[in-house]
Amino acid sequence: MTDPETRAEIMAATYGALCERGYTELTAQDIADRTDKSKSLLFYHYGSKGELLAEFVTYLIEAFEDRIEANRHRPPLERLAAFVDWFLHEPDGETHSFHTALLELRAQAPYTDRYREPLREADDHVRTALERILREGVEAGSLREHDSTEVATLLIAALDGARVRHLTLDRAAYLETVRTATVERIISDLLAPETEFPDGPIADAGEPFDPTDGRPEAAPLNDGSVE
Amino acid sequence: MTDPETRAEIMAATYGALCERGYTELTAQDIADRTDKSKSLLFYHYGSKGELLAEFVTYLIEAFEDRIEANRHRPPLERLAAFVDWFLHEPDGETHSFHTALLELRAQAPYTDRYREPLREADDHVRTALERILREGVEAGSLREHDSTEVATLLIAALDGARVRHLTLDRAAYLETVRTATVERIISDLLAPETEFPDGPIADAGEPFDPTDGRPEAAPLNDGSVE
Amino acid sequence: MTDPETRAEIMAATYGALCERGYTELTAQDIADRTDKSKSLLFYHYGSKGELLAEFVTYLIEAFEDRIEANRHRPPLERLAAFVDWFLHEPDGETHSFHTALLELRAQAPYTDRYREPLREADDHVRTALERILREGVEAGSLREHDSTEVATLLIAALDGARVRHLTLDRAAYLETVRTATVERIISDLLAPETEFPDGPIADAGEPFDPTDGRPEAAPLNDGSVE
Amino acid sequence: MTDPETRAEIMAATYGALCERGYTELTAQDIADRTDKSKSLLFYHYGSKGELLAEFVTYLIEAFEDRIEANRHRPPLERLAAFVDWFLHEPDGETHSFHTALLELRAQAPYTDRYREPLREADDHVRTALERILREGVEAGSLREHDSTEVATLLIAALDGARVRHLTLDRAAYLETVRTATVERIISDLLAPETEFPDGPIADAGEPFDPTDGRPEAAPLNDGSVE
DNA sequence: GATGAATGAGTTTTCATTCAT
DNA sequence: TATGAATGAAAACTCATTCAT
Repeated sequence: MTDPETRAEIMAATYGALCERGYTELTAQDIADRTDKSKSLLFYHYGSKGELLAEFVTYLIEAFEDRIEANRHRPPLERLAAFVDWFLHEPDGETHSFHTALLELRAQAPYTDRYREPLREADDHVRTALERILREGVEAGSLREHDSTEVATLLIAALDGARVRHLTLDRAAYLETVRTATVERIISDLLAPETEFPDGPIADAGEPFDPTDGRPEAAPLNDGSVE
Repeated sequence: MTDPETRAEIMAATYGALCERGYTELTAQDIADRTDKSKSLLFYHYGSKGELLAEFVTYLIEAFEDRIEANRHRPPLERLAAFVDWFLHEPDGETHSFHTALLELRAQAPYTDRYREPLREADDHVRTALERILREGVEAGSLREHDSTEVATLLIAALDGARVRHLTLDRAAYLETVRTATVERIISDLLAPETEFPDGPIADAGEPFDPTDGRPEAAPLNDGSVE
Repeated sequence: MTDPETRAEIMAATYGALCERGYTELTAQDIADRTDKSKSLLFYHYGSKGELLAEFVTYLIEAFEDRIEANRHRPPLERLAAFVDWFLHEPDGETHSFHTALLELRAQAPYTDRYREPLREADDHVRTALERILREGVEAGSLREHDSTEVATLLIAALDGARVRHLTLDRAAYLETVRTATVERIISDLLAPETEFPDGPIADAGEPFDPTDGRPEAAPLNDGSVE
Repeated sequence: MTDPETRAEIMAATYGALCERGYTELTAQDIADRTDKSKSLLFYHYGSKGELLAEFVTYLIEAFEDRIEANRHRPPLERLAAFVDWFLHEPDGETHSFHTALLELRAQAPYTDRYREPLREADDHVRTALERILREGVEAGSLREHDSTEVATLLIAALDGARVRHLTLDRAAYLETVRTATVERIISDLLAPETEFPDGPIADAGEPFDPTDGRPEAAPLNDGSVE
């Protein structure tokens, strides 16, 4: 219903405001201030602050889903490495702030399905994407047979858990230690004989909001994934 | 500074209020209402709402640490199983509400060290406790040699991640799937030959607040653990 | 200035909105929603919400005046009975809602002559009409000589007062008791010897807005009357 | 629950604000401004603006009921004359404003029982008081036997109707004409032979809020009465 | 230590009205 | 004539915090 230009502007402003103010401190004014529009307009378009934020989560996911196709062509193991990296790469300042705010928002999901619903969709997406990576790894012969659903679930839990603990405790060790442990204790068991897991960051994560198009690029939503 | 009786009463009220209102919606009045004291008294004792909640986190940890000794005598593998169970057992209503609120509070930790500090302490405690379980498992011959720090970190991330996703997405599958996957893909690799990992809930989790003493008992702090 | 079709549509929408929302809660949007036009158009045509409502009152009176002629042919006593009945008949749901809203609007009249003016006109009309009924009753020999202005004023005050108290207090007794009292204590004194006052509802009140022409039919304006 | 001093202050401020701003334009700030307290305090004591106003209506009635006893000793016919006068005396500026605002408030009664309830109580009171006057008139021999309930209801409707039309249409004629008509057409029929109805204003109406005690004195509540 | 009263500084939301198209 | 977008100006209500007693 809303002009896409305006919508993008509001969404970008919301992103910026979340980064700078956090979710809890966020006011409608904060968002409007990052716009050349008035506060009233937010209510005109979204009806309430909560609705606006729900829209924001949905928007994030759209962006994320738009992007998810991008890596399709790369070999499964590389995509798996990128996936791990996506979650465990120490984020730059803005991204860090954003994930911090997003965690606050996620923590509200138990109270509103407005938030929970899109987050569940994102969860489905991420898990499905990871499962596909794993299955394609098996098909490609780089991974042994295994229960890809179970592994995907475990990986996501471990990676997200590491991120959450890093964010909340400011313990970067969770990132590095879980990276090593994940590779050596979970993934290595899955590798086909003679196969090596590519190390180091490969993925070009990209800022969630690219100035060029004012759109978030595959922010893993604290929920993560790539393909 | 505060009379322990009063403190306990306020802490218990805070626990109750958090369960019923959540962290974000929590007001000083909500806490006072669950007390036979006045709202002003909270400020008299704690200076500010934030300080009170910081105290609450600290209190939780004390209670938690008091309890952590309790399992010392049991064999390492049993304690490990209890540890896993602690995290992955589907919580009853009140506990679920409490963890939900606690996640909101944890999500504020990036913004205040008032919260972050005690949470880091809890993290240290839990990780140390888990490492000790693992090392004692090695000493006892039930676990192979391994890097207990790395394993402890991975386990905590995976278990906490499962919990966070369960809470935020209302996806109980994370609990069950991560339990299986953890045991089969992480712990089983550590078991000494011929050794079996005890299954099923063993721990007597106990309600966080025991009516008898009005004190939280070893709430794993969405963070936590037991030994 | 405004196309009569459009005007009628807006007036009908205003009527509907007043019934459903009441005067105080009424917004321009409420009116527009009952139209296939936009909210802006209301301002284009009427300049302001107040102006629109003033127009509405005027419109009501037009409709009311159009109708007032209709009963001319009937004998005076019958018209007098219809007059009383008009005021004191327990209104159906919609009519009740409308009168309720109209009372709110009337209560604003002290503050704006925009409302007061047309209401005074309606008052003149109604009083004049009632006086004529009374005088024609005298001429026809069914009523004794009397001061028709005084009687008309008293009757209108009593009937309107009963309505106002019924509406505001939800006391239907005012309607019935005042009907009886009016007939027995005011009107009976006026009757020529041997003359009986017709009882029971005679008037075909009709819905204020007739679907056929989308126009209010002789709503007595909480003020009003018929002849 | 609220200190009577403070309550009286707030009630008096509400009265003043209603007079100056009217009901519809009334804001919480308007009331606070007439107080040496803050706006927040209003909410502290009454929870909401609507609750405060409901309290105000109740307060009015208390004051009114306190006063109603005052005239008990005077002879019935005098009390009846005072009653009529109370309603039909052209009010001074402040009283006029107050009744105007009160009419707006009464017009809200159909929507909330918060208002309707106390207004009904006032209605009961007034009607009962008037009935008693009438019955005592019969007992005293100054009035003939009659149905006092019916007469009381008719009188109240007529007097209130006159007032409402005077207020809304600014037609003072309603006051004078209805006074004459009431006396000559309703009351005179009730008088015992040889009895005269006292004419002219007798009652010392008094300002609703007496500066001496900051309390409304027997404001007839647009609803009226005296005894 | 304890409290009821009091308040300042927001915050969300509403809505009549305007205006560019 | 018609409208979607946009906004300024309120207004109710909330709540942490203070303070006199």
